[in-house]
This record gives sequence, C-alpha cells and structure tokens, in this order.
Amino acid sequence: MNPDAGGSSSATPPPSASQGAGAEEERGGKPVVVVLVGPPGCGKSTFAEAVVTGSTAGRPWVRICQDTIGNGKAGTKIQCLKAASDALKEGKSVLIDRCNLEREQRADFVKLGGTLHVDVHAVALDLPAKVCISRAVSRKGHEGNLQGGKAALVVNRMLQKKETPLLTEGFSRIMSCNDDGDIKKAVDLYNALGPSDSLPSGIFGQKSKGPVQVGIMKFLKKGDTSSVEKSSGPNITLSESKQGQQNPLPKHEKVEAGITCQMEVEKGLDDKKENEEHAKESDSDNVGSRTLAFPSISTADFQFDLDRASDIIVDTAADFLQKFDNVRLVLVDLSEKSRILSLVKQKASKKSIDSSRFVTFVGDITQLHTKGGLQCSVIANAANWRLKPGGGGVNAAIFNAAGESLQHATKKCADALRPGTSVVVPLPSVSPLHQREGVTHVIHVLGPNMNPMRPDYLKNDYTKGSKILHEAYNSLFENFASIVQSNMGKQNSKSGAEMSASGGTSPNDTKMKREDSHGSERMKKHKLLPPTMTAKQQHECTKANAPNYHDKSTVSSAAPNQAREGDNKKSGVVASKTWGSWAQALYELAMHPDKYKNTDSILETSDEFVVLKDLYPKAKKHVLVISRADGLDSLADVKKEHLPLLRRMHSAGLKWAQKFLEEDASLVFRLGYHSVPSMRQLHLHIISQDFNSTSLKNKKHWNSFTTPFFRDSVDVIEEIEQHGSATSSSDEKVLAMELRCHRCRSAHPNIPKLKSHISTCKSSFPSHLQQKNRLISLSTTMHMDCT
DNA sequence: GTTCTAGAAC
DNA sequence: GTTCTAGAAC
Repeated sequence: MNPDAGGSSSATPPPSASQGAGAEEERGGKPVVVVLVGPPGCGKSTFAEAVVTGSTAGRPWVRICQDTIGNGKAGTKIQCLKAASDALKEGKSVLIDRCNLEREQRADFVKLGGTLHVDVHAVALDLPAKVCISRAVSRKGHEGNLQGGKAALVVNRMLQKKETPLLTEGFSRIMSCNDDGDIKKAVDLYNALGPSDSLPSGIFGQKSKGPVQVGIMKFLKKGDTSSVEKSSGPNITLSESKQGQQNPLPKHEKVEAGITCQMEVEKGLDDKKENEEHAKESDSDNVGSRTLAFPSISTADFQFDLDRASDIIVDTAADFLQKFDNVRLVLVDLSEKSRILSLVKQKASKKSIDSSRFVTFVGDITQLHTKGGLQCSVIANAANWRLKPGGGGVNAAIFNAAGESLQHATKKCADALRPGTSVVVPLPSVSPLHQREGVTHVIHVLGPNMNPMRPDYLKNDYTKGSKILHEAYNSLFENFASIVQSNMGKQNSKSGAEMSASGGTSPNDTKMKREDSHGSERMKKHKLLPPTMTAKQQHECTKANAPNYHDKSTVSSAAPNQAREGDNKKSGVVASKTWGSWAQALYELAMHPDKYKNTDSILETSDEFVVLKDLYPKAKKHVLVISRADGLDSLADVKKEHLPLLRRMHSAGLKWAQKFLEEDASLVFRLGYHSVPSMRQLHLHIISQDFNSTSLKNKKHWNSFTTPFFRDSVDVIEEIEQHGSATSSSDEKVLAMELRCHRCRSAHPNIPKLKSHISTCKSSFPSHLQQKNRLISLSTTMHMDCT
C-alpha cells in the first residue's frame, strides 16, 4: 500500500466503477467489447450480424470484421483495433469478428477495453470441429475467401492452437456456446442488452470435459486432513479396516509383506459367495475406485531395458504415493516368472514403499476382478500412438476385452498420443470390461520405444528414453489421481466446496471451480494430447480435401512446429521430429491406399509402395513413390535392411520416368529424396528437370530440388550399401541459398527471373549429374535397355 | 510506380 | 498448405 498513490490526484484515472459510470452517463451508455473466439465456420459473422441487426434494447453495436475491414477486403488487426477504439469512444459496443483463438491474438482487444474502461467479454463459439469444418468447406463467397477444401486444413490447424479464454486474460465475462442453441441464447442475451445494462461477470456455459486437475493437491495431498482421511499405511491391521475408508486394501486382497499378490493366493475367491461379499465390501470402502492397475510400460514390444524401467516404476510410484494418500497402485504382468515384476518388487521393498499401496500382481489385466479378485476401477493400457486396437500384448487384450465401446470412447477423448503422455478414457457402462470387471476408466499411456521396428525409435538413447518413461508414468499417475479426485468430489460435495473456498481469492465457488476445470482442459491440451494435428482431425481433413496427399517441398511452415517442440521440451517429451498436420497426408495414404484408390492421382499401388502424382507438381512431370513401411519416415530412418525396398522404389520410379519419356521424349528426370522431408513417410521424387510449373513458387521449392538437399536415389542406395545409413544428407540451410540455374549454374535475383532463364537455358547439365545414371533421359533409358 | 518476398493470417 | 499485404527492392 502506497499512501502517495492513494492520496494523489487522478493523474492516471483508475478504472473505478464511479468514474466509469460518470463517463457512461456522458455518453448515454455503457459500451462493451465482445471478443468472438472461434475458428472459421463456427458462425462468428452470423453471430455478430445477428447481434448488430437484432438489438431490441437500443444498444448501438458495431461489428468489427477483419475479413472486410480493408474497404470490403481483409484488413489487419491494427485496423480492427482502430475501428474498435473509434466505435467505443463514440459509445458504441463492438463485436470483434475475427478468430481470436490464441491468447496473444485477442490480448490487444482486451487491453483496449482496459484502456477505455469498458468491460471485455469473450464469446467462445465452441462448436465441434467437424461442424466448423463442414460449414467452412461448404460455404460460398466467404468474406475472407476461406472456403472449400483448404478450409478444413485451416480449421484444423487453428483449432490445434486454440487457447480457451480465461478470466485472467482480462475478460470480465466468458461465455461458451457449444451448439446452435447456445449461440441463439447468447444472441438473444446481447440483443436484449440495453445501453446501460451490463451482464454478470464470470464464466458461463462451459462444458466440463474432463476430470478436474487443478486443486487436486489441495484435495489429496498429505497434510490436508480436512477433506481426506489419512491412510494408516502398512501398520494398520486388517480388522481395523472394517470401516473401509482408512485401509486402502480390503481384506480379501491378501497382500503379503512380499507385496506380490498372486492369482493362486486368490483362488478361494472363485467361490461365488465370497466374491459377492468381496464386491460388496469393495463398494462400501470404495478401494477399487482408488486403485490403478497398470502394465509395465515400454518393456514388452518397445524393448525398454527392464532394469532401467523397474527403477523408473519404483521411483515414480514412490513419488506419487508420497504425494497422494488413499490411492493404490498395482503393477500387473501375466507371467509368474515376470522379470519386471520381480525387479520392481525387489526395488520397492528396498525403498520401503508402503506395501499395501504399491503391489505387484500376476494375472491378466483384463480379468483382475473375475479371475484375480482385485477391484481396480482404473486400468492403464500400454497403447500405441494412434490409440488403435490390435498389435498384440496388453493393448490388444484390453481393446478386445473392452469391446468396441472403448474404441469409440477413446476417439472422443483423443486421437493420438505422444511418447511420454497419457489420456483418460471413461469406459462406457456397456463395455464388458466395465460390467464384468468394474473398470470405469482406461488410461492409455505411450512410453518410449527402443524397438527399431516400431515408430519413434529412440536408437537406444536411454537418456531420452528414461526421461520419456518417467513422463509416461507421471502422466499416468496424475491422470489416475484426477479420476480419484473427481470421484471423491462426486461423493463428497462438501469437500468440493472446501476446495473452492480454499481457493480464497475467488468471489464465488462456481467461478473458481469453472476456472479450475478450465485450467485442466488447457493442461490436457498441452500435456496430454499430441501437439500436432490429431489423427481424427487429419482424417477429417483428408476426407474434406481428398486427395490431399501432396508433397510439400518446402519447410516454410516449420515455425509452428518448432514452437511446439519447445513446449515438448518443457514438458519433458522429446521428439526427434514433429510432423505438422499436412505432413501426415502421405502417411495416411501409405497406410490406407484403398481409401484413395478411386482418385486419379494414384498411379500404382503395391504392398511396398504407392506411386502418385504430386498434387503440387514442381515440374511438368512430378510423381512420388511412397514407401508403405510404417515407421520409415525419412532418409534418417533408413537402414541396410531397407535396401531391397529402396531398390524396388527406385525401379518403380524408373519405370514411370520411362513411361513419361514415351509421351514426351524431351524430358529429363531425376530420382531422389529430400534430405529433410516436409512430409512424413519415406518418399522418392521422380521429377522432370524442366521445372516448368506454376506450383514452383519460391526459393525453397527451387533449392529443394537443385541443391545437395536433393539426394539422388542412386547415391542414397550406394551410401547405405557402404555405410549402413544415408550419412551425407544436407541440412535445411541450403534451402536459403541463392538461386542458381540447375544447368548452367548462373545466379538469378528472383524466382521469376530464374524461371524465365530456365525456360530457355540449353546448357548441358553439370557433369556430376551426368554420371551414375543420376539423370534419366531417353538416351540413358535406351542405353539401359541395351544393357 | 511496379515487382517480389517474407511473414501474418486464415 | 494458400492467400493477402506491407514494405523492400528495383
């Protein structure tokens, strides 16, 4: 408290209510800034128009639309700010009709409101992505010229970056509309808003999408005994647990000091009566709902070192159990001889972990209740990155046991996972796993992969691998804790109120809780979901844009990726390469060529590769031979074992070059790979050397085909034969090099001049290219035919 | 004044 | 990815 500040005259007028009111009276109203938040196709403009034209209460409204602000054409944010400022000064309320999905994009409008002492509202049009996409795709004559197939891409990309508006940004009111009904209600609300009326502050209409995570420490952490009864740990006797709440284990789950609970021990539970009794007791003390059963992550198919893995399991479990009382972890493996179980058991006992709250269990994770007598409401799945069933092991077993409903539920929650993250999927009650085993939640976890045959292979880098495995378990346990907390919140509304009240600064509980859940959503977005476009989004994008499997020969859009990589590093997830949304198209095609077989872009399909015309050809003839091997994304992944594949891809490329030469004998082809491809899934370019194409537009396009960035297929094959890998790939710096003719090597100041030059340059190709069949022309193919 | 590019925005 | 535009380059 600075007495000077309090006593000083209003050199800088504080945004006090009285001052604001005085100004309003002068202007005869109380303007407001309404920042619309939503992707293209969400109906922002319709909303704004409806408010502007439908106002029944006399409030003057101005729609500030960035798509039309420049004399009917798209303008800048600055123009919008200026227009908004002018309107507000005239006492008019404004609707900011631009996407405003990211905090930074809307910050200036919030600031403007602050400067002019008017309330700033956010209206988030949170319609389902597919609704926005389909609207954006099908609309005609859009002011911002965003329609058709590209709209899908744009919407998807924008939604990835979406940051839910927060009160802490400076909004006095945030309203979420989740469907057209909500939107109508919001329009009605603003239409009925008189010039001097104001709307209540706070957050309205937000759907709670997941378990609340913020505040969980307060709720479960040791030391906060107000809402959680402390576990008494291993010293409690079984009889004392009759009241249930205190002992995390029911008496039927006989946990030895050795902490391994084997199925044999539980055989007696097959007795129906006892089972019923068990179930009853479990229900009453609810231990099942506080138990997580999990398989060892990454140690099966992903071949993670068992010794290291067991250390990490014990470490993360110990940390977790120290932080949270009243929860139980069960490490499950099928075999009695399981080495990971025995290692974990050993290390856990050395570390003196509470053996009643961390147990190892031999059995089938999908039959813990019926066969093992264990009640575990939450089970973890060692998932694959696409969250798809199959593949064998625990993943296949869980998806099989849970039935289709798990697949559907999973799709609703997430589309893909990055190594080191997990996602909670509430298991529908129709699922056999729910009905039979009492599993209410499955948490999919993706760990690090040390298997060269699987995606995201870490090449035995255990520094990275261990970090990711740590992350994976931490993420799993945190998500588990959030489920427990959410359950307890449901059971005990008093505790929930305590949690909110203990938030302290919030004027009302509802607001606080909503903000919390909101924070949790953000956390979920940043931490749990993959930073790149989700598989579902990709799918929808592909559907909307098919065929969308063009090759992107530039890296011009790498910036957002890099930013996201930064985020990953922060959260401990280290990715070798982040593939953007469009970068997935070839992968999608390679995995499911049948889906696209009716497009004329696909020239040939085999078990090993797909040949297709590049959607944005950089020359008269430009096709791609795409490998269909999962996990083989670029030259960096190529090993000796892939040589036969590379040779066959080369042959396929040659065949197509020859076919094109039959049509146009003047062409010359080069076959090669980009050192650093923009799209995942290894693909070989077959490109004619005329570079006569309107799609070749910039320096990066040009340099990606005419500098050492382009790696001739023959050289790649030779290099792998000799060294086992493609070592001499050049980096992306060469893409910024000066523009030189690929024939005479003359330099040119810009793309148009260069293109003009190459259209007439008749120089022979550099001698280096004329060797080893790097160039394919009629003469070379004739020669090849002879030999 | 016109052309071109880089970067923002979609 | 494409479109658009401000400002650099000519």
